[in-house]
Amino acid sequence: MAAPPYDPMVVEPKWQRAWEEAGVYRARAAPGRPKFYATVPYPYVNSYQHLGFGVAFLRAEFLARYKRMTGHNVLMPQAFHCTGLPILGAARRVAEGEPRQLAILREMGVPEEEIPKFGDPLHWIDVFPQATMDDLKSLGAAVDWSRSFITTHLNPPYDAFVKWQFRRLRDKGYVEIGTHEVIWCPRDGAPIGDHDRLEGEGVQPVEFTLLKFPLADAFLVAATLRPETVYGQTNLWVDPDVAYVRARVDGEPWIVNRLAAMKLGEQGHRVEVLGEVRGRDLVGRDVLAPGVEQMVPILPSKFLEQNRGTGIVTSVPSDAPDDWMAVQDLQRDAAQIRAFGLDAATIAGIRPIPIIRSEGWGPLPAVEICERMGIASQMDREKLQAAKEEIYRTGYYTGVMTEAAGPYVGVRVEEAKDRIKADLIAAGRASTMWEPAEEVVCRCATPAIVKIVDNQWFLRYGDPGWKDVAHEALDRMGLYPEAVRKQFHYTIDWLRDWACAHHQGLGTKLPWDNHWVIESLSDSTVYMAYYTIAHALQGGKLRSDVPWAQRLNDAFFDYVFYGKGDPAAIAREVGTDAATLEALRMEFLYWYPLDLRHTGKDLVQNHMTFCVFNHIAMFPPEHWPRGFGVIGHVSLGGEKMSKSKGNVWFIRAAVEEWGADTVRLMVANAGDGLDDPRLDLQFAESIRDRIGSWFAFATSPGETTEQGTPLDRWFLSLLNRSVRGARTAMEAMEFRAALRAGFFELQTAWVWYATRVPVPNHAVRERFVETQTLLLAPFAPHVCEEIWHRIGRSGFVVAAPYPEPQASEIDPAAEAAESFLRATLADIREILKVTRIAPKRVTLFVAAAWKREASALAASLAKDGALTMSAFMERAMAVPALKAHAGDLPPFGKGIVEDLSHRKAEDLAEATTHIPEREYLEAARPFLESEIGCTVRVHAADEPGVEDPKGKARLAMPRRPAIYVE
RNA sequence: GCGUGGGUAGCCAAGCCUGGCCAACGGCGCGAGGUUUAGGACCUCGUCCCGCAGGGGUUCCCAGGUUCGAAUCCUGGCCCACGCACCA
Repeated sequence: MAAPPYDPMVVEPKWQRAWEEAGVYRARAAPGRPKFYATVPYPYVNSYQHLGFGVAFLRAEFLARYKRMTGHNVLMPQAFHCTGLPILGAARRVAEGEPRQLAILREMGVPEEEIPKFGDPLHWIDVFPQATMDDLKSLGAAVDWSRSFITTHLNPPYDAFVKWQFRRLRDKGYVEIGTHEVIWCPRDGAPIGDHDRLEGEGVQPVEFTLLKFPLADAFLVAATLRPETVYGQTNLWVDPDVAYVRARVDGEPWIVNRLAAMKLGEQGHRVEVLGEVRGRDLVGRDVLAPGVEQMVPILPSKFLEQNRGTGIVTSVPSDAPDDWMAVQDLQRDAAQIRAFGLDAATIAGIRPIPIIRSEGWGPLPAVEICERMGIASQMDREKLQAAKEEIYRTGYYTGVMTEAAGPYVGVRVEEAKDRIKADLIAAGRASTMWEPAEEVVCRCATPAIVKIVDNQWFLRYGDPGWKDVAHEALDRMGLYPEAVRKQFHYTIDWLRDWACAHHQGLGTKLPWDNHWVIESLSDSTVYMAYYTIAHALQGGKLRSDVPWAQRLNDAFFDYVFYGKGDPAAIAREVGTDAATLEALRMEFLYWYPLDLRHTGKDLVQNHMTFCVFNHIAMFPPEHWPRGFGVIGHVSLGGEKMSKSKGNVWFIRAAVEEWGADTVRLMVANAGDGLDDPRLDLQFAESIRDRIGSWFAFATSPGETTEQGTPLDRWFLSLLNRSVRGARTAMEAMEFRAALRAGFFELQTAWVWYATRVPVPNHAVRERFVETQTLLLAPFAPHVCEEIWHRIGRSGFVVAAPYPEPQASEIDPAAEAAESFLRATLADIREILKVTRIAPKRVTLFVAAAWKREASALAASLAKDGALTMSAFMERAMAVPALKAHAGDLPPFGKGIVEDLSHRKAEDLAEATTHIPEREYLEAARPFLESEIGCTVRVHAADEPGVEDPKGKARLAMPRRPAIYVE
């Protein structure tokens, strides 16, 4: 009677079709009915989606499915994010035939002949949103696809929505124009996005401090990233062979190199180049060094980077290995000293000045590390670079300024750096200049510089008033897990103004300035509101072709989201009818606010927090989000899943290999909270098999009886505990716990029941199958649906009511009795193990009546909180049946008082539940005998005439029968 | 450095908020037995140390402390992971 094995590859698509045809997940407003609205941030669609997104998605979906089963009208939509730079860059790289980009496509399984098409960014947008949709469907996603869409101008109604959003934000003063530093190509005259760089992907601008050294008629200007080291300056370096320029910068005469003069001009300074001055002519003169306030000599060096800074560098041999080496090289080079006419005694007298004390370092870290690494001269560029980094890292975090730093003595480097810089600037002794943090080269092969643009638009997240409300909004939200709350509050405080528009990239143009495109973290903050009306605007297409939805204006959104204006007039303007508008308004009011938004923890510090900020800016408090859920980084086989690590697992590959239900269960089991969820392939294997056997069990009749069994109440009690545990865990989004309570524990209970009972009761088995199927349905909807129909239930299991725990069926007495039996069995086994006796017969002695009576007395005293040894003895001696055992009473009482006096009330009730020990053991005799493999006898310890050669019977305690093994 | 989370038996991982039913749930791995088998899967028992009677000993990163009692509370220390942005 072998049932056909369960085949997910056949069953899963079948139900996916059935659900879609029946529109089970299609959600429309139903005023009066409780609703639940869950979303996951739309994924960026430059690839097939991997399980990182899958995990974030499924966790939200598990809860959404659970809510559907607990009577909610559930909305879970899913859109696709196309805004930004990566698709453009990738398409361009394909068009140019870049091997790495082509390899990425091949690895995704794109056929060779399809690859050229990906040279067009629009092709990516044709392929990946659709593919993601297919992948999610194959996972069994419970999504209302009628509300799906893509972002950017390619989808006009969404484009109009974002424009509306930005106009409103600007009206309310949340958008502001300011200056901003960008990586810039001087030849193209344009910013260089990541995808336009030959070198330097991800590199950001950094700010140098420019130190001004007064020299007769001008300032020599040196650039440094370490302004706190000004107190250790011993000299200045120039390259004797470089022609520097004299320039008027903001009215001051400066000497810098030619490139620096150009850069300063791009950074908001007025620069006029007046003439040249050779480095050689500067060497040997003395200048006043800011900070140390001493005259220091200008000395020659051949290793000054002329593409960075000003080509002039100050020398701090105590903390800069380069400088220490250069000083020593010069000190050893008498010819050089003569050639430049330098004063030998001055050169020889240069000594590093200790200025920073840091952990694990002596007073002169540069000297120390050069010795340790065996660096011999300034020619040793590679080692010097490593040395510099090592010193800087520890110095920055742990360093403290010494007495040499005058007013800054005792200040931590991290803080001194900014203070010294600011003070020098305030005193007119310094200025600033931006450079890319590392070398950046434009596609046109030109090295990049930093330009300060003065018309950058910002969202004012740095605004204290806005932050205050954001904190407030957050405090009203439910967070899963609660532990992320601090992280969110911290992020709100830490956030500064955000450059919300770019020169390039796909997206929506800034409505009041179409040179700018709204960047991708800014066009995605309140679109959950758009979902509520998207079904009408999109017409079922990712790129809307609904005629009237191509012409949406602000009045339309003002009405739908704010209820402002006259629907009839607006409808006329837009080209639809008032009823449609009113219906959309109703959808919005019904679904909003959002109940849950769920994502990986990496979005906490940007997207999720932006979402809060923008909601409070755009909507009244009743429409602010109600709940956020966060999960850690997914790892597979102990390694983080990320594209850079190369261990991505695409959803499609996972489903193909394991089937949707197994993947879903693997995700549910991967772990909750902020810990990184781990996808465990061993678990996948075992759960796949368990699904198969569960299916076989559930769909086969099995041998049952109409007769009640002694274990029925026990099993139903545990079943209800499972239900209760599963519900609690589901509500808390603790899916691993839910799976345990709702599946593993229930299964274990059944196995015990089936072992204890010769033939299971029919109704109990049916109850088990039905309950188990329902509890499992949010995780493994396909197999559950198949079972549901095979056992003759109607409707879809995915929309059936989730089981309710029946308090009346929870039976502590039945549980206590069975625990007693199991403990007894464990004791017998323990004895057999220790004694290594092959048992011929086991005799169990249940405690004598007086002991049971005494322990009941103790229990009742304990319940009143009055259990002490003396109280117990006093009361016991008043009972004739106990007084008769006056001699045995004290030692017995001592143990029992000890045990009961510290218990909590609820535990006490359980520990003192009456168990008919003798009858229970007697009834379980056949079971015990088959477990132990010999005959078992049950007696009472005070039963006369029972043979007890070892005198075991008197050891019997209530709940702890004496055991005699032969 | 700042912020957050965490360190539990061979591994993964509950418990910690609300101290005592905790030698500490569960899973994997490992060992023994059963059943079936081509392989596998499944079931039962065991898996810190000692113990020929259900017991004892020593444990929950380290060191102190509070308490009749601590994996759980407090103090200090060590270690690990993630984030530190204008980018999806």
